[in-house]
Amino acid sequence: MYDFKEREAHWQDFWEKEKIYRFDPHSDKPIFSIDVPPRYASGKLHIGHATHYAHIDFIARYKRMRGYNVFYPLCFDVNGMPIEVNVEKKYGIKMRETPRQEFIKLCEEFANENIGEMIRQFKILGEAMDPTIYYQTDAPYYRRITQLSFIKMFEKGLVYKAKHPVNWCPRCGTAIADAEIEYQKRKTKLNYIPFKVEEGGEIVIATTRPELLCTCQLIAVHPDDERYKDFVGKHAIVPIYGQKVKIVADEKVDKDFGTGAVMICSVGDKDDLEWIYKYNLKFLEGINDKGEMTELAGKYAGMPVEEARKKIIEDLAEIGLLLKQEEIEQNVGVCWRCHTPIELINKEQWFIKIKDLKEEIKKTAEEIHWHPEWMKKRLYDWIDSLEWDWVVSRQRYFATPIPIWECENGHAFVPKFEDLLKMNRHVDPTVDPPPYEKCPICGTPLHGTEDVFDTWVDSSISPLYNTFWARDEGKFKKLYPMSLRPQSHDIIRTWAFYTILRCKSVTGEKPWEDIMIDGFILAPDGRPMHTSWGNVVDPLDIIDEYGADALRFFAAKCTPGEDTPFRYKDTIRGRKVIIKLYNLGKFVGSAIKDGIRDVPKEELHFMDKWIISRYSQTVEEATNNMDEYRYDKAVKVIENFMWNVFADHYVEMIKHRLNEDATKYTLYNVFLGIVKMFAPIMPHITEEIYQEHYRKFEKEKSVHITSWPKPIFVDNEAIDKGEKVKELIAEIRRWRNENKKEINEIIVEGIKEGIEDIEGTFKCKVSTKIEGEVEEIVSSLQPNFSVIGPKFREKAKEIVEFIKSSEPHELWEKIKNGEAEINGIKITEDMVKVQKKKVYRGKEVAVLNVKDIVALIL
RNA sequence: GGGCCCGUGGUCUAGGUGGUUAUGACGUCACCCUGACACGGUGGAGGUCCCCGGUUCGAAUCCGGGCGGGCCCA
Repeated sequence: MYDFKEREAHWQDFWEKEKIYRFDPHSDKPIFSIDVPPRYASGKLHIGHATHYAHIDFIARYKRMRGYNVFYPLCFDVNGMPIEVNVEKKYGIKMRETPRQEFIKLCEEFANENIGEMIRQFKILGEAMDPTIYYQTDAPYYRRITQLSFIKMFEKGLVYKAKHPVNWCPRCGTAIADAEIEYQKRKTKLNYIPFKVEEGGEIVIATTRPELLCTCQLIAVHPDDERYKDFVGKHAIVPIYGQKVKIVADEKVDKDFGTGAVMICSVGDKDDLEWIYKYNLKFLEGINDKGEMTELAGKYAGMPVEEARKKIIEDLAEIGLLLKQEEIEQNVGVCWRCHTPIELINKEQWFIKIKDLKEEIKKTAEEIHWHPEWMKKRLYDWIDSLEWDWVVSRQRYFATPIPIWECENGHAFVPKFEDLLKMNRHVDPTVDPPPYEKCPICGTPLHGTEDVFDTWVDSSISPLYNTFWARDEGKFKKLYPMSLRPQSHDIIRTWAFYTILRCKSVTGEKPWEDIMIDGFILAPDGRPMHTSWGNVVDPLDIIDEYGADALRFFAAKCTPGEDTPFRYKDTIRGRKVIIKLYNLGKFVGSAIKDGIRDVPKEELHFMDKWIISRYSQTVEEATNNMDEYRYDKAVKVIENFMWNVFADHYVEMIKHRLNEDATKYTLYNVFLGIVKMFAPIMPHITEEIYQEHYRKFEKEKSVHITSWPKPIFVDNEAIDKGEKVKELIAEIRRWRNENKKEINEIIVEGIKEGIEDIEGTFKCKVSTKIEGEVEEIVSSLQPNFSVIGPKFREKAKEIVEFIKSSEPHELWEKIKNGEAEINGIKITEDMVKVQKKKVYRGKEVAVLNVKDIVALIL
């Protein structure tokens, strides 16, 4: 019995010890380089990660077997807020109350502890990453490349500083990217507040954010809204604060929401922002970066937003200006990390220009092969919807420092590219001296920025890091662009987009040839996994119960790009496949234990040629699918061949001639090919079989450094006729099973090949000639739609009806004589499917029909 | 609200350039320990291919609309 727990661990140690997975920088082999997603170093592996990394591993192992020098780095993403938040939690400290360098040190320690565990998890998944081409994004060697590539863009004038509304998390005290906002459904109150109209009357607005009354600058209604026709162009007085604001008509207003009249503030959300630009309003800051109301809010100044809202509602109610409150559900943008509602705040930030580069990025994306193809559209939609440049600064500690020094007059400087290149580490402007003693322009002192980069700035240069950009021109030329970026679809707008942007901008070329986009793994119930829903599946539990190969088998069954619920049944099936392979290995192994000799095609039995041809077709199909990153289709083809063709048929029919050279030769080669094709998907069981039964004859020390199988030959005649023999044997077996009768003799008509294997399978006499009279009766005649349909089109129906309603035997006789016709249309043999019965030696015998073969069972 | 994807027996899924009886897995029932495998073999039961409309001799497949789910975005 195959003890997967013990064996998987055994082979994992073996691979590690034997250094099976290595990129050889000196090799002449073609390179296949994978821009592996650096695993984020904050938490434990979940089933989605396990599946995605399995998919990448399939490709890496496959390409190695195809003769590529595979670049498959082990790497970790180690920057940013999640780790900071974890450290705050772990030590019960606050980042801003801890000395900067001390806090960074704690983050590094925390991450490194996690990395050890994550490397162990990759190992037990059977991942084949090369630990000698390792990186982590917080290391000085990596941060230096982040900074160098930024400097390139800075020198090109793509970096600027501006006061601009940014998404701001008041709790974390930092700007966050659009990509870092999550949307949550929350219940909130819609408040109905009357505004006096200066010219007479009153207009009631509905708002969820009455605390922003202080920054209200405009009232908008829909131009077609009859209720407010007379108010447009007039002025309303803002309650409590008393400022006078104009009432305008704007098509963007939703008539049916609230009262159909909205107040425009600066800045409640992005819609407000649009209006601010459109109507040239001022950026009034009602909320500060701590999430508190500013002086503008008058008596509410200093209060946190939520508190101010509560207070102002109370006050409005007291003076009779709260007409109504209505509970509504709202999508609130929250910080992805701490789930605090984000605010738009006007802040000085560093930006990278991207709006001007839209078309160029699209053009570059066009040069990359997308798998699946339609994922490209998601990138395009994202690019088309971009309205802001990329805010790259973050007011945090644990990330790559922005290498900028500024003088009192706002002149900004970065280190010279060559100087930083020579340094062998990154610079930290909070520690390192400025690149110039004082501002070369105005002579005032230079101060290093305290801002750090958005972590996408780090991860979006992974292809530059991997290919030795700026460090080794020779290696860079060889390695860039990389062969493949594998990633999931949720980060197309971030990781894929920013990587194309950065790499194209710095090198002038696309970062990769191919991109493979993965779907999400959902819970078994088809919903996303949530701890609170109790539907989380832990991959370590799965590995413990079914083994890594079984989990990988599930991974192989996921259609690329699609979201897939986790399926226990696939791991159960995976385990069965493993056991099947193991047992087949025992069987084949015992047959070939003394070795084989090369048997020329002429000496092979007919059914040997058949299985070799079918095998060769399978190899071809599996290869094509793997080349297209369709491991799901490949594994289906391989599995079907292994189980339903090789094991169920070939192996059964050759048991009577196990000691023949032709049999041994065929078993040896076909099964070895099967094992090799399964190797990328299920590396442990295939290694087990290889080592146990093949290693003594084959030169490579591991199945994973053998070469991917090639087709041996495809003999179409052997396939056609062999399939018939196979079907016939299956049919006879079925018949015997159902009827539970002894078979004395089989008479086969219509085929002469493979007779010895039919005899061997049923241990009875098989003759190919019927002696004496056999009466043939056609028992069933069915219309052949695929012939009738296209030929007769609208007349097809009556022909079908005619065939169905005719007596089969009589009609068949007429067809054979060319006499069958309906309304002038002659019915020919190809238009019907025939089933016959035979009477032999005076009694009806069991007759099995397989295509044009008839077998009599005596 | 927008973009993309998906909706197939009890469960999950393949296919989908239109053509006989719709693929496979898991589960289930019956029979069978046939010379590696009972974690196996053979067979059975189980389907309005989400709904409505259109194109067509013919639609799971193409078109339009709707409903439901996922991801991303507003």
